[in-house]
Amino acid sequence: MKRANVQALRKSALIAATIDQIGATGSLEVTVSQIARKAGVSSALAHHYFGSKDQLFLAAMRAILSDFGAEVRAECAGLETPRRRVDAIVRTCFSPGNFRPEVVASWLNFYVLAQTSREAHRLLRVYQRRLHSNLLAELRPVADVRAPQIAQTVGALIDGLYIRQALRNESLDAAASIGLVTDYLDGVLGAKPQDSKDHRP
Amino acid sequence: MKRANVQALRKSALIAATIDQIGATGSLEVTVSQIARKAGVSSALAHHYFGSKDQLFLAAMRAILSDFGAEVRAECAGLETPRRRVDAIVRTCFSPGNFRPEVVASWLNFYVLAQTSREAHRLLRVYQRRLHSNLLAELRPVADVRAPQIAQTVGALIDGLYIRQALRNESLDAAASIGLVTDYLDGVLGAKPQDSKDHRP
DNA sequence: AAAATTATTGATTGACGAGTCAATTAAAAA
DNA sequence: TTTTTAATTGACTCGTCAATCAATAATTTT
Repeated sequence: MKRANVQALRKSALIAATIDQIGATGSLEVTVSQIARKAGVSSALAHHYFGSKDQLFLAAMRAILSDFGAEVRAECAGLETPRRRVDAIVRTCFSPGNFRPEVVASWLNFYVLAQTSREAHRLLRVYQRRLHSNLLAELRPVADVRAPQIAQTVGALIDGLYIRQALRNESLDAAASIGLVTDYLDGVLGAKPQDSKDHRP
Repeated sequence: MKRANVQALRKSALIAATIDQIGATGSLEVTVSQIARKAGVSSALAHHYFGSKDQLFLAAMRAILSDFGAEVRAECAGLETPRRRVDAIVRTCFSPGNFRPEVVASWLNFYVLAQTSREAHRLLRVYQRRLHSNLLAELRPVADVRAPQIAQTVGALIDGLYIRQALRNESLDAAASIGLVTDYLDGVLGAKPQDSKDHRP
């Protein structure tokens, strides 16, 4: 295998292991050794490639954020109406990939990390702003001046549903969460009957 | 000073210091020594009274939770209509006491703690259930079968606005947060003109 | 093949922090 | 006053863990 690939392979294995381990323990108090073991390498190698534990955390954040961004773009591609694209964004937030317990737990912990780390803070703001501007762009045509407020409400609602998932609130799974947001949107925008069967009964 | 009072005094000083310190560092990675110093006592004394760092964290959680509960009760007392009581609950969530940066940061960190600690998890569920049932009780008369879903949306929205506060999102202060929730309620319940001037322009 | 580069790790260091304990001081009860 | 009980702490123990480094193995380049 080519050398460049080995490096990339190790890095992504370490990033995946980081997310898994944060998810497994529900905390940032994971040791580099635990992560490295899970990735099948030594802790020294993790330091070699990432420099520090914090850098590893940030890399994991960037990975989650960029996966999320890519998924949103993919889901929205080809959709005809703004409303459908809004729904696609919402669905993506709760998609199987993004709503996995490890990912939600990591997300929550990244919020905590953002209190200490400038870079984590910056990354989270980038995510928030991107989500907001995506929503805004789609809402503008259908909600006009109300669009900014609706976008903010949807954004906060999504974050709130996420945090509740972190508490493993069984009554609020992905489908129910999507349903809540969609119903809110139906309410403020006016229902959209032909699509509203999206959420399973 | 009587002895019983000394103990209570130290305990509450330590609890306040815990919340301050979590707020100041934005993390649970605070040392018992830091907390004790801030409370003006030795770390040994903190261990003497609380047994362990975790117990101290849990005591701080209970304090925040019980303060919050008391404030809700006080705010709702004497209010005539369900809708006004709902608004009072929402207002209390974002009141100066509960929306202080240290308190929000502690709250966020308690969510993280709940991933590890059974008791923290339990406490947070108690809070969630109480908030939900309070909202539900007031919404039932005005929203009937839609009440449960509305209550869940409001609950999630509040948590989402909290987490955004933890990121120090300047555009969403307490007034704006209350405004978002109130506008949502106006939308689903039908506006309530005589009160809707609550949020400043 | 030799040299250069990269991958990889075991062992070590150095710092830090939770929890313990024996000892001291202060207050209350007798 | 003496005795008992609570308050309080400094010093210490024992782990743990991030980060480093020198050494070795594997690959690539020359």
